[in-house]
Parts: sequence; structure tokens; C-alpha cells
Amino acid sequence: MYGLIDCNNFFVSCERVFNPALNGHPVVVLSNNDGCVIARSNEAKALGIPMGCPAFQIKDHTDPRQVVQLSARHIVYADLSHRIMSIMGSEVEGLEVYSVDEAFFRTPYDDVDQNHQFLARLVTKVHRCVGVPVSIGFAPSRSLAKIASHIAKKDPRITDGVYWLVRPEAIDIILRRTPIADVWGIGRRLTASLLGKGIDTAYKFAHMPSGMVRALYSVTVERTQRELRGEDCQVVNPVTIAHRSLMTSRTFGHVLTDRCQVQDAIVHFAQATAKRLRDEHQVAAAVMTYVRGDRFREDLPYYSNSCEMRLRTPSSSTMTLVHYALVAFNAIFRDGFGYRKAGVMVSELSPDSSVQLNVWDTEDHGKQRALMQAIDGINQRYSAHVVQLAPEAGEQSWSPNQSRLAPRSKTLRIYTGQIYDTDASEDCCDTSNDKTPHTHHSV
DNA sequence: TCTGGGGTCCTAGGACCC
DNA sequence: TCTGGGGTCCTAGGACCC
Repeated sequence: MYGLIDCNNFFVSCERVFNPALNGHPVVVLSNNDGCVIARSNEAKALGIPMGCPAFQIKDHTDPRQVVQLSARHIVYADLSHRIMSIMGSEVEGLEVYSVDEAFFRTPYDDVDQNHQFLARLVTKVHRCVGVPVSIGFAPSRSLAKIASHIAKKDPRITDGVYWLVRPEAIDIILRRTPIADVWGIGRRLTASLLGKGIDTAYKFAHMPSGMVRALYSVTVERTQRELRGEDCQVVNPVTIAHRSLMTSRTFGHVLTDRCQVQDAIVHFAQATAKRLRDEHQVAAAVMTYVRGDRFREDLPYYSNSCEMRLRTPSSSTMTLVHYALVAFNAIFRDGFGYRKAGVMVSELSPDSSVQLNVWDTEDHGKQRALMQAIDGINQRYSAHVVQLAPEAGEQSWSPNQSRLAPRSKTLRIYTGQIYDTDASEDCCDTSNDKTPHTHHSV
């Protein structure tokens, strides 16, 4: 059987770890540009604030002064996630980290009650050690475990945070109560299509003829259907497996028209992507740059384009990737338009241990690799951006807005040996969101 | 005034091959 | 008048996820 551990209101719960005064209040965490709501506390959900709600629309749902709005601090969330996954990894077999706040695993026992007791203790342990509340569901398939974990989270009668779906009669009852839109893998388009055919519950979907599902939709949808019938056939690609592509992109704090400013951003994104690639010990055979205008501004001409470059030899060198990202950028940049977002993506990744050198390639890859290792080493030893290839102005014109970072007094806390200092300067609002937690000393 | 940032997989259709 | 039948590979775009 499969279990799914799911953190409750994850980003909000992380903020509450560092500021317990937030408990009991409606709290939302905002996306990178303080744009939309990406996490809500139960109190915020009760006020009717939907997921993905643009921040400026919160007032449509409630008095915005009632709601604590916080800029996201993904570095902090990633660290807490890592702690939770470490605990899980040491307690269960076959942990598949599916996202920052979710992981599938194999339940350790054959017996349902034994599993239940074991997992209830695990819920308590994670909460006690990390401070983040979690829920666990378990069932014969991952899709059913997902439904079970939602029930564990939502139903207040489930006090120990664990819910299981194993007996066929129980599964039928729950599937009849589950709206088709709540099924994992059934998004907006499929929901609309299925509703049009009178399929409004997970139960009706599970009992459609398989051949019809396959013919109307795709193998993915058919797999989802089989999962609801208790068959284990979902192919999960956990993030612990190597990425197939990596992307760095941002919405700018405001519309940019100057070529140099957008180019600065591209250089920054390419550098960041190259570093992540090296951290994963992978190389890329293709680099794509894209730019686009502001899709919400109807008063400006909209332009959007992308260009992909193939590398002669797969690489993770910052110099190489920046070079190709800029060649692509120069191919698509047009004067006279406003730009609101841009990004760099690398794809066709492979392990860096097996780079096949191109006969016609004249670049010296050995030297580049040694240089990259040296730079990464210096940056790791000192602070993140001591050595950079391209000069970057202190204040980047494209920096996203992040005006709602938790105040320093609320974030600087000693936490099991680490000090988080997410807002280095007390007076000015530092918009850089790349601060890493520094380990100053053990406590 | 203000609308995120990553990822994955699948399918259809065209180019090309024998 | 009559105009094959498979294959494979690649790409763009759609749909989904958190």
C-alpha cells in the first residue's frame, strides 16, 4: 500500500514556526512578486480567499487589514521541507519526494491497524521535531492515498492526522462523495468535459468503460481511472530523480523597455540555472531564452517570443550557458516593446560524467570545468555571490517586489543550530530573495 | 496601482525513410 | 480512370501537477 504525507498549509505553517503569534489569525503567503496567494491558513480559507487569488483582490473577500500577507521565503520553506523529508526517509521505505510539501512512500505493515498506529506516531513526531502539522493518507494506489490524505486534513473528526482507504465498500462510499474535479490528474479542462457527459463524481468516473476513457482522452487519464479502482499504475517522477529540464524565470517588478536591463536579467537567470545544473551534476544540450510583455496591460503592444539554441557539446559552464542564452536573447529582443517577464531554460540534460566531446569543438572543456569548480568552491566558502562572471549592478532594475517579508525580529531565531537571517538590513527593505540560511554556530 | 515559478507527460501532425 | 503502407523521429502545444 501507498502512503502520502502532505504538509498542512505548508508555507503558512513554516512562517508560523518562526512566528507563533500568527497562530489563529488569517495568514496568506504571496508569490514571488507579491502577486498571488500561494498558501492560506485555515482562517484565510474560511474567509473565502481562493488559491491563486491576486493580492489586490483580497479586499473583495474581506477587510485586507484582517489578513496577514507575507512575501514568500522559499529558502526557508525548502529547508523545513528537507528536515521533514529526512525524518520520513529514516522511518519508511521507498520515499518519493513528490513536491516541496508532499511525499509518497510504502506503508511498512500488511495490517491496516498497525499502519495506522505507526503513521499516527509519525505525524506527531514530525510536528514535534519540525513544528509543521502534517496529514497522512494511505490506500492501495497513490491516487486513492491522495484522496485519503485530503480527508485526513479536512475532517475534524480525524484527530490523529491519518486516514486510510482500503476496504472496497469504504472506497466506494468516499468516491461517491468526491467531486470529479478533486481527483488528482483531472484538471479544469477534463472536469468540464466529464461534467458534460454527466460524470460528476470520482465514483462515476471510476466506473466508466476503460476503452471509452482511453479513446476520448489519453493513457494518462486512463491510468488515473485505474488508480481509482485500486490499481497501482501511476508513474511518479519524484524530484529525487534527476530533472529533465531546469528553468529560472521572473516577473519583473515593473515593465522594462531598456535592452540592457532585460539582458542583465537574462545573464542572471543563466548563471543561476548553470549553478543548479552543476549542483545536480548534469549538463545541458539545449538552452532556451524567452521574453514576454505584460499580459494584463491592454494599453501596450504585447510581444512574446522564445529561442532555443543547441550546444555543440553539452555543458554546465556558466560562460557557455550565458553565451548561448544571450545569443538566443539577441535573436528575439525587439526594441519598442515593454517586457514584464523573462526566463532561461536548459533541457536535454544528462549526467556530467558522460559528456561526449564534439570533434569540431574547439572550446577547452577541461579548463572551463576546473574554473567552474573553483568559482563554486569560493562562493560556497564565503557567501553566495562573491565571484560572478558578469558584473551586476547593486540594485537590479528587474528585481521583483517583495515588500511583505516578515520583519527581522520575527525571523531571526535560533532554530536547532541554524540562524535564519532573511532580512539582513534592518532599516531598508532588501528586495534580494536569494539569502541563504547561514550556519553560524551550533547551539 | 497590483495577477508566480517551477516542473512533467502526452498527442497530433509533419518530415522523412524504405 | 487508376495514385501503398508502414515505420521513426521531431516539434509545438496542450493538459496536468504543486
